Amino acid sequence: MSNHYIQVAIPVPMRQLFTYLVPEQLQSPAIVVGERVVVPFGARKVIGIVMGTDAHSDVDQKKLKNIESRLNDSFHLSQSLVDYLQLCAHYYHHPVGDVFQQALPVLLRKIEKVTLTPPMVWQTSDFEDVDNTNDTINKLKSKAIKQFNLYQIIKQHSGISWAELRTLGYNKAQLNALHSKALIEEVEQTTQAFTWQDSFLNQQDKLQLSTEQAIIVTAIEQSLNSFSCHLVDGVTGSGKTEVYLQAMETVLAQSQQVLVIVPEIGLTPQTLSRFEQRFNVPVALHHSGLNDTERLNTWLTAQQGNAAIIIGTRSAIFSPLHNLGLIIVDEEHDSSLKQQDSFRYHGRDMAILRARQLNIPIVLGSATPSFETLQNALSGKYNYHQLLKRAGNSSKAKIALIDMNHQQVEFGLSGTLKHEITQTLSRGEQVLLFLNRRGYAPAINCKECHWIADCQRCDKPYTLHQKQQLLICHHCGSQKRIPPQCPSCGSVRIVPLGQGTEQLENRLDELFPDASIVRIDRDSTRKKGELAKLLQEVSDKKHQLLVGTQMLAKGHHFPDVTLVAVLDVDGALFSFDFRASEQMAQLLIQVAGRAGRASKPGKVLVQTNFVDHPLLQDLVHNGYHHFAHQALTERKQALLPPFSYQALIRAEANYPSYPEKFLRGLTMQPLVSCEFAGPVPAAMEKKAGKFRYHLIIQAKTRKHLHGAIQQLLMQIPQSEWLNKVRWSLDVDPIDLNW
DNA sequence: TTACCTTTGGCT
DNA sequence: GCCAAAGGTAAA
Repeated sequence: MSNHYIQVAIPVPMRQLFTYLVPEQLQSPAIVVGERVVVPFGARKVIGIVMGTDAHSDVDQKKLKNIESRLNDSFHLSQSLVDYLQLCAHYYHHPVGDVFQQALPVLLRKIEKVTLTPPMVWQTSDFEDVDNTNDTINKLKSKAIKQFNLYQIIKQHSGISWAELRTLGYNKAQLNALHSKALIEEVEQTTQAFTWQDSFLNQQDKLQLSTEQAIIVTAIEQSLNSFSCHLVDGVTGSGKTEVYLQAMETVLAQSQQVLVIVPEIGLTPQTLSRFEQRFNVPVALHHSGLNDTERLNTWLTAQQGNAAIIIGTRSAIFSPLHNLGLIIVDEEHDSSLKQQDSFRYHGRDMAILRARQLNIPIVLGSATPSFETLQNALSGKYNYHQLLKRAGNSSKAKIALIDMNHQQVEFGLSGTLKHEITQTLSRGEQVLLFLNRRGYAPAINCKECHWIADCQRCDKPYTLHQKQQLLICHHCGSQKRIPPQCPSCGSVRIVPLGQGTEQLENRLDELFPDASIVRIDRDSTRKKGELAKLLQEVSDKKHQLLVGTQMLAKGHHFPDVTLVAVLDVDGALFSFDFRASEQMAQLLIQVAGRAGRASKPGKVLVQTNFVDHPLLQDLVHNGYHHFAHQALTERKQALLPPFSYQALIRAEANYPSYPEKFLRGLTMQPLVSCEFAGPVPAAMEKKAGKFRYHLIIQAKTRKHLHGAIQQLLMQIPQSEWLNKVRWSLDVDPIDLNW
């Protein structure tokens, strides 16, 4: 007679659970936490997750409804995963049903029963005619090297998925070719949890560790099977990956799983192949390039324990895991680890929470640690490991400033820079130019009356896209034709104002007619596979001059680029957002890491109108860590994060007074041990036709912050402005401009 | 968030 | 008096 009631998480943005009755015919076998059930909710049916099976309920009996059915498949969540997701929801004060919704693969959020097609993997065929087969393979080696390489990879692994092969850069045609030659075959992936065998390790691939590296690996090994957090702080080329690999080896050898979280751009063929080469174990991938079925397969193989290594972007942290032994978060400072809409979680922080829950170690890696992480490392909360030496004696790229005030400037390029470009090109080396502004020009204006074409919905200038002959608002995406004459004075003298990457590409063509120029930004890489194609052309040295936005700063390494220039950093120097300088510093160091190799050290030039700016001076002369220490001292004095804890409530509406009044209403009751800042208009007060306001809650301890948020969330439903505004809560906000 | 119910306001 | 749009609110 037990289990009449269950408490269910429903995929709606409400901070509560709903109680349902379990009819007698559905009571056996006993319902457990983590099951998926179909329930009537209002006028529709939804999937809920069973969160509790308390035999008691305070809800009015008349309100209670029966559950519709139980989805008795193999996809229920473990108690451990349910607990963890509840912790996540609690940390961010986010509706629990929505957290579950985001954590589940799309196919499991749908009511339709999942048709379970078993995950398939490729392996080499068992040959009867060995001589003939060897002959075929040898032919491939000279005639179709890609197919040959693909064959070798499949041969090295005991079962590899198409998703992995695709991520490694192979295509279906190459795979089909091998298949039609009967060299490979597709088989069902085993559902057995993986167990380690010594043959899984490729010994030849293993590198000799430096003393520095060996100490870190030992420290991680000694902390296995208990919670601890390790920061591995080392520049590009200092051997972080080898540290990860050797720490992973120990964990895998215990037949435990490893979860690797990487930034969005980080899951490149090079990254994956590094792991694949070292370990012949089943790998599950989790990134935006997978379809729904592939994501479900990843989920399933991670849950069953068949996948030994799970590599993925931030949401991979919510994977069900059979027997996790280690988490690695690479590039922990990277902003793509923070989700910037709906459930605004930070992949790194949730990784730490999970490691803590599972009592396992976690490794954070970065050349430019976030100030939060660095502070935790310096205070001794984390184990702090620095890799100071660069492997293979390569020297660090030198950063130098170019004073734009005392220079002839042509198309945004200083004389000094022009000279350096010419020099570099004449040595047959490549040049990378950063300009963080895509499009042809950030505005157009009338020569006569100085009218500027503004987006009506955002009150910001339209960006000119010359090639498309369009004005595009980069804030809301609205598009408009270029007016033939000024709507204000009728003049036809309408001209571009300022410079974007599209224009820079054209100008460089005039200035360096002998060099081939390639532009890499969101516009030039819109087509699928275009980015990979352009990057390949760069590494084949088809182009000498690379022009790009931020997207070039991450993930990709260009060994033949020996000159990197940042055309305009000044925007970051005077931002009101206290994190802007941190991000600028990280970007500059990351950029510097893109260039050169052991034999050809790189040079980084930064153009600025403010050479004497203390932040720039400090960064250039003393490096990131000195800069970070200084900045941390300042933040401590100003009681800014990480020396205080913040939450941000955003509100938007069609009229400016609504969000302001809504937020002001929340500040009427004082908070315990917390302070309000605001409400203030957002950095961009008007965006896409909405007026936006911010309210910051700041506290000295996380506990106080949590208490304050709880108090505010109780008040919000009573607000008379509630249904006039849309609001959202961001705990530990990073980007105050959004 | 969604879906339903009520109120409002334009218009024949 | 009718209908569509806008506003309000319950959801177990």
